[in-house]
Amino acid sequence: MKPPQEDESLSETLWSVARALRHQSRLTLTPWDLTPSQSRAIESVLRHGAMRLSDLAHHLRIAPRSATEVVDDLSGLGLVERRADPRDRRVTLVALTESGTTTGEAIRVARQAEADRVFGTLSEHDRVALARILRELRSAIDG
Amino acid sequence: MKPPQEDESLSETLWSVARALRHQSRLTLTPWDLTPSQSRAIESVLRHGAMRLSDLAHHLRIAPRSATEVVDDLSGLGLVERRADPRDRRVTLVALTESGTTTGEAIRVARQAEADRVFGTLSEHDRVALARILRELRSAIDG
DNA sequence: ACCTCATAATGAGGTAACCTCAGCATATCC
DNA sequence: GGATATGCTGAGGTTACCTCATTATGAGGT
Repeated sequence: MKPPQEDESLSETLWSVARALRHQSRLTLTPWDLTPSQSRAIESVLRHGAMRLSDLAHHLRIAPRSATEVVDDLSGLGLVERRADPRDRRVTLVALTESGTTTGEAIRVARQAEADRVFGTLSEHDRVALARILRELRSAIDG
Repeated sequence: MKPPQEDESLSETLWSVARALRHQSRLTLTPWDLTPSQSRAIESVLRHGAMRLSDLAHHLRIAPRSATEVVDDLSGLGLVERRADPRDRRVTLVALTESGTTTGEAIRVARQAEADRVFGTLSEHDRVALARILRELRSAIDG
């Protein structure tokens, strides 16, 4: 018979780690003065290349209309630009400018350093175990 | 030499679990039609008893002025009531009404069932390992 | 060619959940 | 008793989203 507090505290621990991680992520981004959505947008475009605004919305898990705003802001900062899609004139492609590419790469480096600092403290064994357990949890939630 | 994707994907997995958990938590709360802050407020007061508005704000990690709004809403729903503190007349104590207590206890039961369903799928060994690894992560982040 | 229906982005307007700052009532300290 | 601190709240603002309607374009049928 397990004490009922056990699961509850596990869930709370997970939340507190998520919170701490978010806080950390915000700190990592301070040099660029970008919102989380903005930086995620840049990272997405850096990783996947120029994409439709609606695809970007999908990546960011926000409505297309909201992606318009993110792109407006980034465009105002000179980090991305809108381009015409030669195949479909309804589409606006979102592409990184030169400055956006530089910024995106710097962010990627900083994020990697952050991840190393955090997850690098775990043993290889624990990293593998954590990944496996988290995947189990996720399928328990979704299932 | 580890592939650089490893840490990144671990962090992404953690985020996706947190997101799924939040979604699940929202589903659990649907019967009561309360926002996350509102339910957390009820749970806090249920657990700790009547408390000052400012203490509630502290528990919810929001500004006192914002706690005023949460309490306004819950009070409008008849779930909490403001009481005078006999020791300090500046203070308003936030207490659960009878209806609020019933609701709070029902929420607690539902949350527990949710936690059982999610974390109960893990082996005892994995639960212990997860708790330990998460605590290590947290101290790596905070440190 | 034209009509219809679907799709892409966006203008207009709205909302939830926060925030800061000023003000009032009350408490505490000298 | 006067200065200073504390607790709550009114007023007003911000952020990051949302929905709905509109405009431009594309794809398919007749």
